[in-house]
Amino acid sequence: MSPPIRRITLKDLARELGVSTATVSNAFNRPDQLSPNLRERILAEAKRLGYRGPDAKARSLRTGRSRIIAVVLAESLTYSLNDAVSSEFLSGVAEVLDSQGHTLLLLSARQAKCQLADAASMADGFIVYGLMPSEELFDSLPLNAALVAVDFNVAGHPSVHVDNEPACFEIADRALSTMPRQRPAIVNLRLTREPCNGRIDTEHTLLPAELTITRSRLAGFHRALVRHGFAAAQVPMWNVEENTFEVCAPVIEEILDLPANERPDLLLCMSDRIALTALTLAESRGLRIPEDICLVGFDGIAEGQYRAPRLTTVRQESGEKGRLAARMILGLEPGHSRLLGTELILGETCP
Amino acid sequence: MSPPIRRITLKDLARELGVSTATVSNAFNRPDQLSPNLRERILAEAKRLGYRGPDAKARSLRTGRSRIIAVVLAESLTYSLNDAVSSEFLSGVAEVLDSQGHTLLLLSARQAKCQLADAASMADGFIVYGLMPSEELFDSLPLNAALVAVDFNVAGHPSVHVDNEPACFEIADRALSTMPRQRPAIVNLRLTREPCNGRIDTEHTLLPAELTITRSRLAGFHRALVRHGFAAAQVPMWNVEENTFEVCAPVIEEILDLPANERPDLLLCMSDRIALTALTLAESRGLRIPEDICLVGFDGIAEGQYRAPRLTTVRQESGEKGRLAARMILGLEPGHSRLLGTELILGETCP
DNA sequence: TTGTAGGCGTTATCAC
DNA sequence: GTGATAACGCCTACAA
Repeated sequence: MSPPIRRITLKDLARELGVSTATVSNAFNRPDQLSPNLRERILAEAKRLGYRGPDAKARSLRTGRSRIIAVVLAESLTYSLNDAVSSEFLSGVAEVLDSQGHTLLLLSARQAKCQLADAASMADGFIVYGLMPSEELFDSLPLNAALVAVDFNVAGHPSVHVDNEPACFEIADRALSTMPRQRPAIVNLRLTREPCNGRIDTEHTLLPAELTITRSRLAGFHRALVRHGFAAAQVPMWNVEENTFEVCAPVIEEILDLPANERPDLLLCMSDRIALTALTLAESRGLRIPEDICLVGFDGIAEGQYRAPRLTTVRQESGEKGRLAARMILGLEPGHSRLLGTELILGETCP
Repeated sequence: MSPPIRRITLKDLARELGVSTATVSNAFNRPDQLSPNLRERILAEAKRLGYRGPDAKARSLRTGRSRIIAVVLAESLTYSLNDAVSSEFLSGVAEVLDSQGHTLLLLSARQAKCQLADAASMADGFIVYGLMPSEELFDSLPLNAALVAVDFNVAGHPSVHVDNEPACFEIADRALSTMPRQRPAIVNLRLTREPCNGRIDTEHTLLPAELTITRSRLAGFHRALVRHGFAAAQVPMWNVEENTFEVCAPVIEEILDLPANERPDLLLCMSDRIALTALTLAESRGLRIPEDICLVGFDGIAEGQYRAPRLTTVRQESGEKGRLAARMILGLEPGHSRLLGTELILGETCP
């Protein structure tokens, strides 16, 4: 007579039907293990009683699997969800997980450690994206966790990369070939050990190459510059701390507002966001593009192509990166590291 | 002597230390329930043995809560993660969940039903976004689930809305006032019952107002048009099935390629994505903006403001919408429906 | 302050 | 083809 506040369970259902819990469980999970008749009867009764099928929490405890894959993002969720590149990556991951009956749990390496640890013990596997790996983080992951690293390496786990160095070499080489320039400059993304949103000088130490892809991009730029007779160390560099218009703009302004004879006439940017910011601000200053200043980016985001002039850039298939990482974590793909290609896009910002 | 493949558990730890499991549990969950000394000893031993703290799966079964909030998106994850408006919404949700020690599970109403049901029994609560509610969907959610609806209504649950009708009235009224126009037209987003990517004629039936916010937006446009002497029914409408450049472009081309004397000189667009597509395509045809054609959008996405000419549009605070929904689902906010304001942004596409 | 024991809702392994 | 039963790992009255 007591009002059943409690959710109905598999056991209730079994009792109601006068069968064992095992049979009910089988009705849901292994149709071949019982007669169609009985199964039908069970499913019907379940519907009648409002039983929604086995509880995921209990099932995951019992089976050890949750069908949840966690993506651990280096940046904050807020940033990652608004950034075109990581959004596309996530969308690739989601696409595959989805089609394989898994769901996506979003985590950020910036989160409280305990939260990470918690979520960690729920997930069946981890895709870690763009992270400079900190010991701490890996401590909170299960030891033998399935893990795929994207855009960096973790010993003992496969990773997915893009050919940053050759791509940057190619685009810079191209830029320097077709339109001879006097004053190239580089705008980096998160390259210094200590935060620096502005000009990089000799005081700054750079992050080591193992920790960030931006070192590879820089290496590609430098190789091209050297090939065209520049001393790499002489080419001025600016650093941007976050790949957003707001953070980027002051740095770009600092560059564009240099006296005309010092102002760079070619900006090798490590991201489209940076290049687009430069484009917007250059246009608003009445600079002609590409005559007064050439711009090249990296990423190939849509925003750079759906405008005039279109950005000259390198397209990386972020979506494919996500799909690949997801297939790897699900074991649909051999578990060895992979290197994805890129494609040069010739826009009008650097013909 | 058997190699302990098994993960170490709380019980193992207790045995190892010669204390009870309750004490170990308390060491992790209620520090005040045992002496600092003992707690210290337990934590140290845990670290030594590589115990990562209570297993989330078991804990969630026992306590009934998982600290996971699911966001159910009307569109596919792929679309939602690439769309500026929903990304910003998600980022608002994530921000709050994050700060409250919860994590975000991403679901799509387009997913297989069983998947949804599964994930449903994991989550502590649901934020359902932009959904035209289908019975089916709600069937797979727990009966008494905590649920917040965003951009539509669900009986018995609070919702978060934006003042679509007044906002659309205001921007259309403004557009019609400052620059008298002969041939206004409306470009809708997902407004017809049957898919239609092109001109809407009298054959088409529209979705009912309960199911979609686009009906409210249309009502606002119509009210302004009527006020300026147009017969609402005479104003031509085109429909766009998905808020992406690719899907949008052919419709816009159809409009722009009309003979000059039939071509609309004012496009009231239901989203910035639509308006930006129109802007790009109009520019590439050499049309002058706003002289030849005025454009207004809706949303206020960054992309529309970081360019020249800037979009005239209505800003809705998608991020705030997400934050609010998240606070409501966590009980940090009174559980009644809320209506958020919007802000008119005067850009150059319609002065 | 600490220990005991029951149970959260399933699924897997056996028997029958 | 079906039914007992023992885990899965943890939390929490309650008793000591």
